[in-house]
Amino acid sequence: MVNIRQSDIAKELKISRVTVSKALQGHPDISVAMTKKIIATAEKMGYVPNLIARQLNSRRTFTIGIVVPDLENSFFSFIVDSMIDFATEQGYHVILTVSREKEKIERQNIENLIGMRVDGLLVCLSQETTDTHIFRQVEKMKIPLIFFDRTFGTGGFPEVVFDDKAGASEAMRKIIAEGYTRICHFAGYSDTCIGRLRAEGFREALGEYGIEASSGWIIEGGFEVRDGYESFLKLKETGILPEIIFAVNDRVAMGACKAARESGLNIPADIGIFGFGFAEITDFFDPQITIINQDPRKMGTAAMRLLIDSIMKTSGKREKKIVLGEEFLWRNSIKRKKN
Amino acid sequence: MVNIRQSDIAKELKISRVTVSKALQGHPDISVAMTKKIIATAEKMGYVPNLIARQLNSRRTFTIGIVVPDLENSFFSFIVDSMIDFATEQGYHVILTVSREKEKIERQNIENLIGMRVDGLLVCLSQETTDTHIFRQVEKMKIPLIFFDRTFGTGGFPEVVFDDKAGASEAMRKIIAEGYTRICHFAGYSDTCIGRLRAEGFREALGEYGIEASSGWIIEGGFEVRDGYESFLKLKETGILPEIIFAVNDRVAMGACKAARESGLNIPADIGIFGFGFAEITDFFDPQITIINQDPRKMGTAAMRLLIDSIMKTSGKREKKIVLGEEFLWRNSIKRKKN
DNA sequence: ATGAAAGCGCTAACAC
DNA sequence: GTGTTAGCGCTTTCAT
Repeated sequence: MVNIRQSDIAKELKISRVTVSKALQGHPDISVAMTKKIIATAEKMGYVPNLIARQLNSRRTFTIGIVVPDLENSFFSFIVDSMIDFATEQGYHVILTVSREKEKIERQNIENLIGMRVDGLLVCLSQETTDTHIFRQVEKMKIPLIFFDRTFGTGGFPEVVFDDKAGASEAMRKIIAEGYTRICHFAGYSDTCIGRLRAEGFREALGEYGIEASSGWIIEGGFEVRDGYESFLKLKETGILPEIIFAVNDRVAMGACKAARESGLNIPADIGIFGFGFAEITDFFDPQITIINQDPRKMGTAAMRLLIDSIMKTSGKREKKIVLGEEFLWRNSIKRKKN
Repeated sequence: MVNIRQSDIAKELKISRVTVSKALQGHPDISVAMTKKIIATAEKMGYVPNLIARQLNSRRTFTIGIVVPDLENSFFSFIVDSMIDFATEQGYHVILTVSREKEKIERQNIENLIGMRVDGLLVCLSQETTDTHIFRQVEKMKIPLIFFDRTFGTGGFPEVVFDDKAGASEAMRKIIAEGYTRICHFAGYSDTCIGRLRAEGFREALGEYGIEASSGWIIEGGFEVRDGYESFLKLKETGILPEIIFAVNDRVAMGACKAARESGLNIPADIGIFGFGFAEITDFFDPQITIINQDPRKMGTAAMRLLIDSIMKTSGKREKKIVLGEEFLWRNSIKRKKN
């Protein structure tokens, strides 16, 4: 036989299927002897409980649905890894979907996930997403949902995010305290939360110290290696180089490093570079880049924990926001003046 | 109401639930007008089909279970990404589990997955795994399973792997043809398939050209950055440096680069380095490392395709092995002598 | 064209 | 202690 059911065990033992069900759950109704016997034959017959059937009438699947924009980005794969870690530990399965940064695929994924009756949803919005319709549907179905990293920014759902602005301004203060004043920012696009907030932190810190940011020293670009490379070329054209480049993320920082070196500059002797990032990815790179460390595992675990919490207590208050702090890591890409 | 069922729609329209079910499937039994009406009210009431219920009596879940050792390794996250890509395209969900290289967790994951009645299984074995018991259970339950990257090496299940030995020997031939003869190998552990096969390829190519491999020039170590670093230090102690280091993988190559540089050597002028790896991860590194490129997406897609194929045709022959070729990519870490 | 009945594998409520 | 009954939401015969 291929798929053994409880009723097969019952037939084998000439008892009722309910007895089998109870014994398998360790229900006190059933005598120890009987329970042992049932478990033994279940084992022997290669019985594997059908979770689908169990889910159907318990209305609980112990399954979490995750939506990420892209798993090739190691920031996300680290997040997912830590989410699965925590979920597994708590007895939940994870159905993982990828939106490829497309709103339409994202919506489709969420529809599938609620069709699968996941107990909860963890989503990092695609860059395109503006329509909140599907999320109101989720709300109506009372499926707990947590946004992480990227959110609508309008509240309404619990979320777990990093403190971009504070991270940027804090880091800037440290850099300035070190004695640097000529600092330039390779910003992301200002129509993204991340790009905007990080640039704000940059400006705020400069303002506090009364440092004038030359207008040419905020260079908008994308978030990829090539964008950092190109931004550096633009910067060079202005003729005046800063002491420090603050990159919007690690990939941009690496691109900037590459271009700087190709221009004959030594890092950190001639120019220093730092940016948002996370430790593991920049470990391989030479020089190791000074970063405002956003630990993806911290985010993944926090989000999964928050979700499972709100699955447990049905009446938990819906709106909660967790803001994760980051840690500034001095590394080789910036020369310490004092110490 | 929170969870709309077909019977709710039926009640609303004062018709039978069966009519609703059929209409929702576009069954020809139901008139076009009725069908339209039903679909409209379903939409209006926020009906989302319960896939769990559907799965229960169709005995099909359209779900694939994946087991990987570690998602922080970007080789695996790229594989998973491509698997999800292909699965989604074909209308399958993916439940992702991580074994953390532990046999026990791996077994637990597989048990859960078959409990969820996945339609098929894709597994990359943990380093520890030796017990085949759970896999025989899978076989007995007639759940299609494909091993990828790491296998028992004993056949019995279909598998998708890279051609390690041929990749190594091919690459060595190219290096030798370039005029290099003093080549050393930073091998992985010889009790792993990967370590053994790559070293075999190394020796084979040297043998073909009648080059004697100094016994000290195969240095066994692990598969991580620090292992490459340490192997280089050991190599240096021998007093004689080779022209080329062939690293068992990209991480080891990076570690070797680091150590070489710290010893005052220039790459590629003083010493060349290459190894197995994949393009994206080594892109960031400076110098870009010459690699025997094992494209993880190729592996992920091939494995998922093979699995879905064998899910479709119930009686497909069980044993199939796909061996993926790799491509040799000349990059900055080796000086071309000829050209 | 529409509906009634049965069942997917399991569990909870209630008898015996 | 053990068994009977009913039902989770859906689909699939088979009647009407």
